Parts: sequence; C-alpha cells; structure tokens
Amino acid sequence: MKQDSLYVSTLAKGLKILRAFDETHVSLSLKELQKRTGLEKSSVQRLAHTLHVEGMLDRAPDTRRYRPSHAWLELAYNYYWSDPLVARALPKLIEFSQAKGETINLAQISQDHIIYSLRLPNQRTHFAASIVGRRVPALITAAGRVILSTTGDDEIKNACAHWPVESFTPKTLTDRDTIFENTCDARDNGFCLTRDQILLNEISLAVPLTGNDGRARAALQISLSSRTYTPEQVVDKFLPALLDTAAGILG
Amino acid sequence: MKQDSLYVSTLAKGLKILRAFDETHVSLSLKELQKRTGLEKSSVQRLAHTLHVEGMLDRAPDTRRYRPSHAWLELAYNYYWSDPLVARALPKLIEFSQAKGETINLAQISQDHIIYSLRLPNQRTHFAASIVGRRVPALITAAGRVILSTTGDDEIKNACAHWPVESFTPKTLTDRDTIFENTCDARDNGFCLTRDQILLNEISLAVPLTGNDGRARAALQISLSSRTYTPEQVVDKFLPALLDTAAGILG
DNA sequence: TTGCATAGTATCACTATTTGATAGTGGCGC
DNA sequence: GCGCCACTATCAAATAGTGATACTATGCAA
Repeated sequence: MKQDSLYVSTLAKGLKILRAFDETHVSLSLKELQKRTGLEKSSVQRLAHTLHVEGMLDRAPDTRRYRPSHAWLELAYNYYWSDPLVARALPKLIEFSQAKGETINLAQISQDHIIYSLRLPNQRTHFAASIVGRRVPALITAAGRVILSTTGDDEIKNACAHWPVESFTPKTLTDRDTIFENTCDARDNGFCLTRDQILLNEISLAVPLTGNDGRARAALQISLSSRTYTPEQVVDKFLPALLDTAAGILG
Repeated sequence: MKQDSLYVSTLAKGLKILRAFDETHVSLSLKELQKRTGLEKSSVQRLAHTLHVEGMLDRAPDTRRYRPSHAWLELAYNYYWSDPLVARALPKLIEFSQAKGETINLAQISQDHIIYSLRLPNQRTHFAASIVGRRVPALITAAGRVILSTTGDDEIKNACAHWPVESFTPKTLTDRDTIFENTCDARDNGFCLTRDQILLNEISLAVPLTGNDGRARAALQISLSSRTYTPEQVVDKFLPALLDTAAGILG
C-alpha cells in the first residue's frame, strides 16, 4: 500500500466511504462516516460530497444523511453482463425454480468466501437470503465446501485449516476437522449437504459447476426447510434435478 | 465541477473507470480504458491498479484485461438493505411471481429514468430483462409513465416535453404528444399498459406504488407476451392481482 | 425564548500527492 | 528474429488534496 507508487490513496479513501454502508448502516451522517472510516472530517466531507455529485450517494435533504444510490444497482447490472457464467446459468435457474418452487442460488467462490450472484427465492426465503451479493465464509456453506472439494487434496487441507469460519447459528459447525471430513465426503459424493449452518431449520444442498480443468469456481445450491424434509428426502427428491440443471449449464 | 472547492477530482476519475464498463464493454484493457474515459495513460494505469488492489476490479493474468469484480454485487447487496421499499416489496413480488408464473418487476424513478430494482423473471424473459439495475428512459416505459402520472399536471407536461426518449424497437413510441396522452390516461385509470416499447411482442402493465403524499416513486410492472394475450386479456387477468400486490406492499 | 452542544459548511496556506513525460520491458504477429 | 504495440516503471514539477480553523445551522434543554 504505502510503498506502492501506483497506488492512488485518494481513490481508496473514496471507496472506503462506499464500503462504510452495510446491513446495519443503511444511512450515515458525516460524523458517522468519519467514525466508521477513520478518515479526517474534511476528507469525509469532500469525498462524500464528490460521491454525491457523481451520483454514487443520495442525500436526504432534511436529515443530511447519505445513502447508497441507485447507481449501486447499475454496477451490479454491468457486473452481470461481464460474467459469462451468469448468462448461461440464469435461464436454467429460472427453469428449476419454476419447476420445483424452491429457492435456488448460484454461488461463486471469491477468495475464501462465497458470494451469491443469482438468487431465485421462494416465499419462505428470508430477506438476507433473497438478495444477491451476500458474502459468507466458504467453509460454513455447502456451496463453498463443494467448490473446495473439486480442488487438490493439499488445497482442501490448507483451506480447512486457515480459511475463516464464523458462527451464524448456535449449530454452525466451526470444528475444522469435521469441516474437512465433510468436504472430503463432498468430493466423493459430488454434492454437499449441510443443516442449520446459516439459518436454523435450513437444509442446504449444493453441487459444483465444474470447469474444463475439473475445478469448480461456482456451485448451485438450494435451500429447504428441515420442517418439511429430512436430509435424505432432500437428496432423493432434488439431487437429480439439481445435477441436471448443473449439467445443462455446463453443457 | 471546476469551481467546486469540495470536489475531489481524483475520486471522480476513479468512478469514471468503473463506469467505463457496460453491456458491450464487459472487459477492458488499459488502452481501451484510456480511450473510453479520456484520461491520461498514466492516470488510467494508477487508478485501475488501485481499483484492482482494493478489490473493485479483477484482472485476467493472461490477457491483463480488467473486469468488474464480485464487489460490484456486494454494493448491490448493501443498497438493498438501505432501501426500505425493497424489503417490503420483495415478499409480495415473490408471492405474485409464484402464483401467476409471470415476470414481475419493481421499478423506481431515478431522475428521468426508471431503474429496475427487483426482478422475478420467468422462463421466457430475456437476459437484459432478468437482471436488476437496468436503467431505461422513464417515458418509454409503462412504469415510468404511471409513476409520472401521479405527479402534478405541470410536471407531467414538462416531463413529456423534456425527458429523454430512445427507440428500443421499431415500434417504440417517441411522439411526445402521444406519450402525454397515454400518461394522462394512466392518471385516470390508475394503471398503464404499453406494447412493443422495449421489446417486440411484449406487453407491459404497470401500477403505481403511491406514497403518503399521493405521489409514486415506484411502480410494479409485469411483462407478458402479445402472442399469448391481448392487451384486454392482460388487464382482465392480471390487473386485479397486481393492484392487490401493490396494496399489500403499501398497507 | 435563550443558550449550549453538536453537526455540518466554508476557507486557505502548505505540502504531500498526483501528474504526465519519458524510458524500459515484454509479448505477439509477421 | 524483427518491429510494433501495450503494459510497466520512474521521477521532477506543480497541481490538487489535506487538515486546521473558523463559521453557521440545527436541535435540545431549561
């Protein structure tokens, strides 16, 4: 950062302002931006002003608080055009969603997290699981494990030892040995099933979208309620269709 | 811009890099970025480098071309949390989508354009109409007109005279008088129906999501094929449910 | 209403940072 | 193997961002 002569720190500070907004900080005053970014008061003022002028931040005239603008959705739109997998996967996901009436997602690996890039939610899906762009530590998700399982044995071992884990529910599995075993099972089975990891009473089933080199960079994942199905029923009832959908995307 | 002492031009240049990517420019080399932004070669190099280091741009090691990164989806995620209308609308849209099996969208006004902030596509929906964040001139859409129709008469007149129009199909209506009439009809009817405006053989039906002040900032819109339905059938078959969905969101 | 505290706005001299010219490197097609 | 073009790296010059400070507006309490 410091000794990088090509690094433009002013731009980085501007991005820091954008990233100050999250689930629990949906609008921010100048003071709050200052606190959350650690930048100088004047800098925050000028950077936020610039982002506002450039249409990246909206501002409520009464409260003077800044908010994310519609431009944030436009960026997503342009991301979608840039990702060839999205274009191939989307029609197949829609097909699956309408045929089965169940939530289906496209998850992509992004360093040691997975990011949901397409989501076709059904009525029972809660908000955070309905909207694209959510990042979750790869190791605690079925999608992350099944993607990981397609890489080399050393990489699996290394990832299970070092990638971050985080508890979302009391039942979130944070024991790295168990995660490793489960990932190896995924490698052998070609799918991964988890329970209660992100949300209680949620069963998650994922299959890899394997590239030409045999390594997956993405996965298809469905969410079901454990009140409705047992894990075995989920596998029986949905795995074949999920594999078909994956094959359709890759074919 | 120039005589704005609070304006940080370096940040603005960085944003210009981000906005150089669109439907037809899904990945860009340094040279192309230079051309599209009009910035200096060195500036582009440093700004793009910074965006890469900060995770806003990916780079293919072989071709050295820059691409939008997953971070663009994360921004959308955080936008969604910041928009209270989205949270209220999403479950209702899902309900409608699953009940009717037809494409339904949430469109919001954004200056003189509308932006699709939620989309629940069905199988027949083409790619550009399936992904969120698309911006379209408000006047050529049913959603834009029905939102406009809830504002004052002067504003309607002014908007129909000055807001941009753009032809998407040979049948896109660009005659401002006809657009004005259609918007007045929308005001009287409480809904707006268009044909072949964005896509041939597409019927679009929109109803406003009216705020406390009687003015709409958003609309619900559905798309149907004119090969399957006549405009009259669309109104008969879908308008009541669409109005119910809108009422559910506002209630 | 008055007064106080807090948040937002505006100004400006200083200098750190960006700039843009230039030179160096690597890759690809001919 | 040669030459072209794109990308990378360097550095002196000066522009443009900084941060301290002062000013104004807002909201809350007495």
